Amino acid sequence: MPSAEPLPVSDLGGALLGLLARGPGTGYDLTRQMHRPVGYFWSAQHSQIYGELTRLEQDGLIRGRDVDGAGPRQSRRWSITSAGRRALHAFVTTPPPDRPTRSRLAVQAYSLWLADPDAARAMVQQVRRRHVELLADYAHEDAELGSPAVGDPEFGNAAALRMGVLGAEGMVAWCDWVLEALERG
Amino acid sequence: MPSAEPLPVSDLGGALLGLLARGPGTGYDLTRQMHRPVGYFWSAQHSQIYGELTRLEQDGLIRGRDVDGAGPRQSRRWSITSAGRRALHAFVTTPPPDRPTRSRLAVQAYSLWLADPDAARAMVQQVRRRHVELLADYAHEDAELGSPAVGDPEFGNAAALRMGVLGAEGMVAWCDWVLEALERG
DNA sequence: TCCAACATGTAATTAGTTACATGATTAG
DNA sequence: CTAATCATGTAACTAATTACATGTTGGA
Repeated sequence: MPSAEPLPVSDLGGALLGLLARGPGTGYDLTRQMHRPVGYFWSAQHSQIYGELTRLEQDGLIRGRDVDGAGPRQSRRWSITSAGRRALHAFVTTPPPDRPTRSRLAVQAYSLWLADPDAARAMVQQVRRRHVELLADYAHEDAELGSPAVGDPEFGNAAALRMGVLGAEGMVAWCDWVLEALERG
Repeated sequence: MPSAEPLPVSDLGGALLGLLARGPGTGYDLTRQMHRPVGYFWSAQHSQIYGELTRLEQDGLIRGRDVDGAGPRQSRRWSITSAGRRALHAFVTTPPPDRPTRSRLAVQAYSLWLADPDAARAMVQQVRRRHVELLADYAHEDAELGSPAVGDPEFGNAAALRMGVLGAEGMVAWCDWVLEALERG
C-alpha cells in the first residue's frame, strides 16, 4: 500500500514544487523564476537548485525528461508528479515552525543607540528608498493581476504580493519612525 | 599602524556584540538573551553561539575571563573590546545586503491556490493567533519602555520592538485578507 | 570579435540545526 | 529522589553562498 503521509519537503523544495505546479521547466528556468514573485521572498543560487531538483526526483516528487536546449549540455525539463502535488498540498497547509523571522535589520536596530546619528540616518534612508522602490514594483505586478478566484494560480501571486506590500509598508513606516526619533535627537 | 577598516562580522556576530555592548555575560547568558528582544528577530542554538564567541575572541572583538560558575566547568565571562565596539559601529550603519527576506509563509502563500480551503483557513487562523499573541508580548515590553533618547541602549530595544509591532500588524492584516478571500470563495 | 544569454554541473566554505555528552547545585 | 537549572562543549548533519568550470549560439 502507498504511504498515507506525503514526504516532507524543505522550504526550497516547496518553492520549486510551487513553481512546477504551474507548469514544467528546466533548472535554468526555475533559477530565473526565483525572482518575481516567489523570489521576492525566497532566493537560491542555481548550484543549490540543481541539487534540490535531484533530491526531489529521487523522492519521486518531480520527473525529468531530456530535451536538447541551446546550451552545450542536455537540458532537463522537470514536471511535478502526483506524489509531488500531494507533498506540496501538505507543505502549504502545515503552519510554519514558530521560529523568529531572521531580520538582520532588526539586529542592527538593536544597536542603533550607539551609532553616529548621521551614519544611522543615511543607512535608514537607504533602506527606506529600497522599500519604496519595492512597493513600486509590487504595484506594477498588482496592476496586471486584479482579483483572481482562490482556485486560480494567480491567487497565489496575489497572496504573496499582498504580503510583500504589507511588509514593505511596515518597513517604510519603521524607517519614518526612526528618522523622526533621530530628528528629535 | 592599525587597520582603518574594522573587521566585518556576521549577523550572529553583530547580535552577540550588540548584547555585549550593553554589558558582559557568559555564553549561557547570551544564549538566554537571544530571546526578548533581539531574539524576536534572531535565534541561535548555544552550539552556534559558543563557536561564534571563539571566533570573535580570535578577531580581538571580545575578551573572555574565567570565572567559577555553578556548573561543572569553568565559566567564561565575555566583554566587548574597543575593536569590537568599532566593528559593531560599522555593522549597524552598513545597509543590509539587498537579498529578499526569506519567508516560508510567503512561499506557502504562493501555492495556496491549490490547497483545500478549509485546511488553508485553519493554517492561516493559527498564524493569525500567533501574531496576535506576539503583539501582546510586544505591548508588555513596550509598556515598560517609554520613549528613550536615541543615545540610550533602551532606544535599541524600542527600535527593534517597533519593527516587531509593525511586522506583526502586517501579518495579522495579511491573514485577514486571506481569510476574507477564502470566505468569498 | 567580443559579450551576453543559454544551461548545467562540482567544490569549497560558512551558517545553522539537532543530537550527544558531562556533571554540579538547588527547589520541590 | 527527581527534575530543572546551571554551563560548556563536540559531532553530525542540512542549508546556503561563492567560486570554479565548460562550451554553444546570437546579436552589437
